[in-house]
Order: sequence, then C-alpha cells, then structure tokens
Amino acid sequence: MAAADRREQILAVALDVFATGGYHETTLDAVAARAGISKALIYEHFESKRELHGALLERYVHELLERVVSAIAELADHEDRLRAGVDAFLGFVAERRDAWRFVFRNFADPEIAVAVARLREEIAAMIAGLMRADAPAEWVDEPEMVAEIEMIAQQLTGGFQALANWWDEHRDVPRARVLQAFMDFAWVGLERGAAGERWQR
Amino acid sequence: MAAADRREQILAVALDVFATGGYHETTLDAVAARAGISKALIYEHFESKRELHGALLERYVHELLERVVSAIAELADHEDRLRAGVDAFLGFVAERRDAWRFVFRNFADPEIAVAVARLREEIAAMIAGLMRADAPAEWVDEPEMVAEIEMIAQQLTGGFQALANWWDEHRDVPRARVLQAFMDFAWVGLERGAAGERWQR
DNA sequence: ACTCTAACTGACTCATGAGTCAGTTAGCGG
DNA sequence: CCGCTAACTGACTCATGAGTCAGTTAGAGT
Repeated sequence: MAAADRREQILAVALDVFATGGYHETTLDAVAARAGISKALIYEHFESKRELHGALLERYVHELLERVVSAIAELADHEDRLRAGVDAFLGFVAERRDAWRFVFRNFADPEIAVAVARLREEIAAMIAGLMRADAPAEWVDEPEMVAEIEMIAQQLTGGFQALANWWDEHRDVPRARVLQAFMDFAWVGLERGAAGERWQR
Repeated sequence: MAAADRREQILAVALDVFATGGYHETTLDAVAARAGISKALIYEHFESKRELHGALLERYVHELLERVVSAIAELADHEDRLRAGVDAFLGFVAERRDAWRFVFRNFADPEIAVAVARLREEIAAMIAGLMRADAPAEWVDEPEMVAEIEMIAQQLTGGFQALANWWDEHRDVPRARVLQAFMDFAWVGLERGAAGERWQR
C-alpha cells in the first residue's frame, strides 16, 4: 500500500475511534487494530499520538470554519449572515458525521475554543450592529450592554451547539427545519432587540 | 484526625482536583499530595477511584436537582416555573463554584446525561402545555410538532448551560441580570408560541 | 506504664499504553 | 534472478498510575 494512501487510511480510522471516545480514552493499539496494521506503522506516518490527533483537529476545524466563513463572506444583511452561517455549519454536521462528532468531543480543546470564541464574537458584533440601528451608539458600548450582548451570544451559540448535536441523532428531520427552528428561536429575540423593545430599560 | 473528617477532607480536595481536569486527567497521587496524605489512606475511605468520583457526582448532581425540583414544586404557572427553576440552578452555580465546575466537566457522564434529559423533558412538557392552550390538542402530539418542541428544549437547555458557564467567569454580573437575560431570551420565543403565532404554519 | 486499635505510611505489584528497534517481506528496476 | 528500498511487524523498553500490604505511630481507656 502506498504511503499516502496508508496515511489517509490511518487518519480515517483514527477519526472514527477518536470520535467515539475522547483523546485519553482511545489508544493507538486500538487504532492500529481497527486499521489492521501494527502500531509501529502509525509511527512511520505520525510523530506521536498528539500529532495524529492534532492533524485531524486542524483538518476538520479548518474545514468547518472555512465553510462558515465563505458562506457568510459576501452577505451584508445581519439576518442573511446568521442564516447562511448556521446553514453552512449544519451542512458540515450533515456531510461529515464522524468529523462533527470528533470535533464535538474536543470542544474543550484550546484550538476549538478559539474558533468558537471567534464565531461568538462575530455574533456579538452582529447583535451590536442591530442595537446600534435603534439605540444611541454610546449606549451600546457601555459595559452593561456589552455584558448583555455577550450573554445573548453565549445563549445563541450554546443553544445551536445543542441543537446540532440533537440533529446528529435525529437525521430524519430535514436540515431546513432545523435551520428554521434556530432562526425562529434566535431571531424573535434579536428582532425584538432590533425594534428597540428590550434595550431601553 | 477523625475518620469522618478525613473523608470529608478527601472529598473536598478531590472535588477541586477533578474540577480542573477530567476523570482521566486526574490521578489519586495528585489528590493525596494536595491533601497532604498518602494515597493508601484514600483507599481506607473509598473502594476505588471510580467510587470516589461517583460519590462526588451523586452528591452534587443530587443537590443541584434537589434545588431545582423543590424550587419548582408548588408553582403552577409555566413562566413562574421556568424562572424559579433557572434561578435555583443559578443559585447552585453561585454558591458551589467548584461543584458546578466539577458537574460541568462531567456532562458526558451517564448519570448527568440522565438528569439533564429529565430537565429537558420538563421543559418540553412546559412548551407543549403552552402550545395546547392555543392550538388544537391533537396537533401538538403530531410527530412534526414533537420534534419542534424537542428542538426548542434543546436550544433552551444548551443555551442556558453556556450562559451559566459564562457567568462562572463573569461573577461581577449580578445573578438577577443573568436570570433576566435568560428569561428575556427564552420567553420571547415561548410567548410567541403561546400566542399561536408560530405553530400555525 | 501498658495495651489495643484506629489512623496512617512507604515501598511494593501489576496493568496499560506510548514510543522504539532490529529486523522481515514484497515488489520493482536492472 | 538479484538486490535494493519502502512498507511493514513482533517483541521490546519505559513511564505512569491504580491498587495492595506489611508494617509504624499516636493517643484513648484501663
């Protein structure tokens, strides 16, 4: 078997094994066994367990981010951006089931935490943009309001993550309905915010 | 040192150590060192590492559940129940910081998964109750609507969890505001549902 | 002062899993 | 048919961490 093919096969098997247990729970012996090769061969392709794990992490976090970012790219309207970003995320969950589980299992990992924080900031900025449209600008930047925005962003991202994970185990539900469920839920809050109903105490 | 006191001390130290790393990341040697005792002494009080971990899990999951359930107990109105339950949960996060982190780190654990599922069902039932008030009863029990309700419940619980965790690192924000942020966010969606705006396609 | 026991320890065994190495095989160019 | 190298393996080392055991100490009761 050619080296490049073998490397890909090891990555594929490792993705699967890492996706069911976490990092500490999975052993390279198990990966080797599942791939039908000896453990030593894994070390021909990867320096260490960490490197193997890191290669997967980088590959799929990058892909996920890529999808979201490029989906958002040319959209200006806040609602369009949110919908497109979330839909792209759902696309990843739908098409890369193992990868999603793998990523989800590693949400504590620094690399992922950074990516999630980035998305959260994106959403926070979107909310701030909405608020600015209806409230005095300096109001929006006050620490009280900043905290308010952060809390909404936390709830949106946390809620979405839970929803995505639920969908992973209810694939019969069409993607469009999941997207709609999120938009309904998120947007009513934001819409209200946009209408200035909530921000003025 | 009396046996009962020592047992409590070990539990306290173990809570702290387990709360920073997960189960696999923490060693009993580390717990013993932090407690200033030998590892063997831990085994005088607990059968195994699992049992020590399990004792903590049971204690605090039980306490958390207790708080929520007893806060909800005598309330009938759906909004009151949601507010009281969430506030009780926040009380736990506020008063038992280490315990919250410990519990949070173990969200993958079956025992916790079961408890969370129970709370989620509680919320799903509440949503269904709201819907029933405004929509034909048989409509609510259709599989399509059941999925819809589950998705909302997922978002509520997932969003709240993220919010609670955020609060854990932003203690300066008053508890009442966190509660309000959640209620604002959740209730606009539910209120709309109650008004029958969303359920009739 | 003398047990007797509960609290406690240091030094062990044993299993597991990461990482290594001295090779063996297979297939391909000459 | 030979030899050369890339792919591959079995059997190892080594570190770590769970769990054990043969004791030692301290202090309460007589």
